[in-house]
Amino acid sequence: MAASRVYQHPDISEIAMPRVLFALSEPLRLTMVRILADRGEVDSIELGPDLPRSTLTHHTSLLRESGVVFVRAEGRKCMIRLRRDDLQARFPGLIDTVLAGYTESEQPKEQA
Amino acid sequence: MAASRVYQHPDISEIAMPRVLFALSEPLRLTMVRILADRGEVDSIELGPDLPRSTLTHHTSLLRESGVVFVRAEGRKCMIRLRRDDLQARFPGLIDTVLAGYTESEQPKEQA
DNA sequence: ATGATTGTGCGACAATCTTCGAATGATTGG
DNA sequence: CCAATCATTCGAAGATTGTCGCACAATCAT
Repeated sequence: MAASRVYQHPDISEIAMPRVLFALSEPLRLTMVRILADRGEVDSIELGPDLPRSTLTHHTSLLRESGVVFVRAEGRKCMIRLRRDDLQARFPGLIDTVLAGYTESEQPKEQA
Repeated sequence: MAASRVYQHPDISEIAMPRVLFALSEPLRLTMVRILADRGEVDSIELGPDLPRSTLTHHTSLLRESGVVFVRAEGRKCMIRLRRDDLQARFPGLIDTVLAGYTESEQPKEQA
């Protein structure tokens, strides 16, 4: 019954701006963060139902290691949530500003 | 006397969040943006006096193409300034928040 | 005009990143 | 215990990125 899978998370003070920005600079990950902001804690599968599992693990790990999300094992599932309070404490306003400025429908078209 | 070098800049509406975040995710470029925020318009050389010129051009071009900076030729020099108002209009609060959260001295130490 | 100075483009190289299949490990249900 | 299910790790392939030397164009001082 013990949760075997354990995840390492950076402490608040270890969260680095360039790393967070890089994590958020990928459209796929940014979309994941948007989903997390809208739905709270979700099963990892909700972040990319159509993605190969290894790809999903890659992106969630990167988000976790950069300090953007918190991950915990629940049975076989993997529950993920945004570290909103921690990010707000470390970089006030950043996440809110990024999310406010990014909606997929609002994206500029591809330059022809 | 005509300015021969002409630089292309994205329109405000074409500035994309992932691209801006990527531009800012590089410590070197982030430092450049900080200098620009502090000093206003500067000669490009001020952004990296010790860098090879081609490297400097690479980063300033990336910042320009992502919509972060405005570049103009002045004689042989290259003057660069932050597109602060444009960025503020497109993504309110983003630049201020990023700059407020990033000072080189405040960076987390390298993981040993 | 000549020579010095500055930025840019090109090409190469190494490093990093993204994607994903296959194998492995962990957990649940029967 | 056994099989099914889910996440993770590993490895590889392709794409992107960062760095930089070199040649070239543009500009300025003399």
